[in-house]
Amino acid sequence: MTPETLAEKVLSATRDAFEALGLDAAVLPAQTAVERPRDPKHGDYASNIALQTAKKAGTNPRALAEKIAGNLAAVDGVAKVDIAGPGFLNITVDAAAAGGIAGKIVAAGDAYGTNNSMEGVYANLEFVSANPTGPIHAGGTRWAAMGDALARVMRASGAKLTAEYYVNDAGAQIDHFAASLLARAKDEPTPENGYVGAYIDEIAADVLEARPDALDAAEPLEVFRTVGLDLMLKDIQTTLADFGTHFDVFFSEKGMHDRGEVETAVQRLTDLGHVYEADGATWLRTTTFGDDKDRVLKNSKGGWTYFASDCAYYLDKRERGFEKLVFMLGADHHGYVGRMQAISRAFGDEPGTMEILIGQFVNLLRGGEPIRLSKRAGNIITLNDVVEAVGVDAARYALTRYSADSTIDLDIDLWTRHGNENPVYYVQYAHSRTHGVLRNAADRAVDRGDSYDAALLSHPRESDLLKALAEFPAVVASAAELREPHRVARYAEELAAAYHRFQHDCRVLPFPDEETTDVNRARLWLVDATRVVLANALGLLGVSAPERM
RNA sequence: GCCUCAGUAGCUCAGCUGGAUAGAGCACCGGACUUCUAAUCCGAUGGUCGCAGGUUCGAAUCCUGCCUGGGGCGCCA
Repeated sequence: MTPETLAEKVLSATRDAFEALGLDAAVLPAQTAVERPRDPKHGDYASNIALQTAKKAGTNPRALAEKIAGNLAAVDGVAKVDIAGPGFLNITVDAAAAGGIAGKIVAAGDAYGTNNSMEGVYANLEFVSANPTGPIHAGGTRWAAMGDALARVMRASGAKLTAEYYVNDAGAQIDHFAASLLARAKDEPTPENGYVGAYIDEIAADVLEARPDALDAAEPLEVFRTVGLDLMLKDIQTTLADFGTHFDVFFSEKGMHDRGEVETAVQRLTDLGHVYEADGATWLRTTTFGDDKDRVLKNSKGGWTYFASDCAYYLDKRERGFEKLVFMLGADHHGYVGRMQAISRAFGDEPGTMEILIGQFVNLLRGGEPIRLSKRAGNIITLNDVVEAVGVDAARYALTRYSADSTIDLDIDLWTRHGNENPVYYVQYAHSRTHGVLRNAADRAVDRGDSYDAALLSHPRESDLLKALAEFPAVVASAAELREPHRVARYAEELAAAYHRFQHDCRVLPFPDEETTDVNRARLWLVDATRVVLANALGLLGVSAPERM
């Protein structure tokens, strides 16, 4: 009995009650959910469906609840249904029905938690997309962790998803970057708007190593641009890979320009009647689609703007077949949402085709004080700095356990601690404890058998743990649908707590002088199921699940 | 000025697609190691959910206004 199947039973019991009472079934929702009440007196699961529908149907919630409760009590696996308060249905599931989930989880293994809530959605998720003119900074690190987790969660929910990084390898920033490298190589001062930092020195030296003739080439700047960009991008890609963040596509802006896609996109928009000339420039009438002001596509000097590239890139993605375009951007880009959405609408797409997630900043602290610790990039904190400070697992976990809407104060002291107060250790430790028990069982040749008596898992700690385990697929689905991967982390912490409590109160293996009982065997299944779910949850966050700590 | 995020326990934050006495970790206080790693567990203390209205049987959650703090409002990329 999973929460999902119970919810279906609740809905059909309600439908039957409506029929019996002669009420209009049209007011019933297509789906409903049961929740886990905090107070154990309220049963294993609770439903508020009578409260939600009684008024619309023109009846009394308690009377309706009575009728539903009667139908529900007859359902196999439901032990008891109480009516409480204004019309809550408090449902108690019998232990055998609840305990069955452990075996299903063990059988499903890695696949447990996958669901079909986003089945058939063909999506593109763009994140990080930091300019290849320097290392990824702290903000980009947050998107690297969170975007990757979101990609995993959406895929687990059935979405066909491409993780994409837009490489801004065209335009003035790259010119400045190339000029900075060239100046460094010639030991000249950094040009105006140029880049500084140890990484510039390193890349300039690396370019000279790769192309000893660079300074004598016909166009030295071009050599430094091409080779330097390549080195910088490789560095970024290596950093991301080491961080466990996977991209399916690194999309080159320059390539898009070279293929003439900007012209094509602007022509398309012109044909659609949204483009006009004014003040010597070419504009897109984004105000038609809710933007504050119209935006320039081609400036009066005849150059394409970054915005024109955005239009072309949008069209490129759509023509590659993506139906859902999701962007993760930093709070410093929230002013772009209006014009970006306008692009989508100008091309004639439905609202919701483009989805822009705005995430807040991250501050790195040590002992409550802001820190700056980059050795490479001037005064900027980089992804590598974060990883050096706390490690990949702690960094990824710390950056995925908070809502994107919250600014993060990431305190290095906290995230390097080994204990209860460090959530990633707490969760990983719970996982490693499951391995510990299973290892001991194997060492002592305690066999759990091919099946177990689910009704034996009736201790309150076992019931709580089973309920937590059963919730996982719904958590993954909601994390995907709401684009909130932090829900998985919070869930993992709850599950870890339920497991620690279980292991504290319930002896799994027999003591050395005792025979193995059916309770021991059933508990081994429960431990294994917990192992699976903790590993899967950590996996969705891109955090390792150690077997020993 | 406009847009946007946040404001919940001493601290860091969940909860926000309306539901039952508002949760967790840390800190503080008091307990549990002949343990399956105590890297854990149990208990106690602690909150006018920024403020004021409104909608509702019911609001931390939805609406309006205000206050405080972060970010943003280029023919830059």
